[in-house]
Amino acid sequence: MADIPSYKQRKVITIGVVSELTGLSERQIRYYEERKLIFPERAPKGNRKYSFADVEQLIDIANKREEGVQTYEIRQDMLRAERKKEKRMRRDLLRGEINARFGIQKE
Amino acid sequence: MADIPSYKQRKVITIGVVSELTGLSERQIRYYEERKLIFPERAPKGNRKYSFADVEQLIDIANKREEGVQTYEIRQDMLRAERKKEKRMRRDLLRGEINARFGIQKE
DNA sequence: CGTGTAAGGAATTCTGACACG
DNA sequence: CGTGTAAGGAATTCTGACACG
Repeated sequence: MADIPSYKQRKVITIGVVSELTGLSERQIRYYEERKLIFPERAPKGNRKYSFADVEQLIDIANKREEGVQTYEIRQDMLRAERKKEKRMRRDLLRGEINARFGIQKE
Repeated sequence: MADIPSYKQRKVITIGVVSELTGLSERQIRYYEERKLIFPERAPKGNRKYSFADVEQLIDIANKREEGVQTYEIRQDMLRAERKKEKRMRRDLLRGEINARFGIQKE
């Protein structure tokens, strides 16, 4: 009923709740931000706000950390994945434009 | 990828954020709880926690209040809607059981 | 009835730093 | 490197109450 809610992306969760949800300490969560693994928004007075997507991301990070992966490695993997994703999106966008101009063809 | 996230129902938002999201004062939000229009969970130390569904509910309440509808009326409407919904669910549940026993029939 | 506000206390969050390793 | 902790301050939240209407 609302306009594309996308609750998953909405940054509304405080660090205390994120800590409960992930089992990570607030210290850890702030540190991962320092290492650019996570990007909360800030409320007007400076409080960090996280989304459910961030919570999932933190859980992934926690799992990798348990396996001994360093934050630097995790960041590199993230950047690689992101580049891959952008490449895919550019490709899909291009395909969409071609279809728009020349019509949809089967196969 | 997670197990039926249902982010919409998860009670993780503090009253301050709900206030920003809805435009209602914290006083109003607490009052609507007192009038049994909204049911936040409580964190271990007593802080209220709301879901996105609660936020939507509050926006509906705010709209009705602007139209001059009293909280008592809003509550009655809610109870009526809930009874209707339960009736529907019982009916659907029953239908499901019948189908499970006698198979799905077309039309 | 519905909402604002001041009151006092308790819990939250923030930053920068020291510690250990 | 990754995380814990004590420190001090600022912002948040809570409850019960008085106010107005």
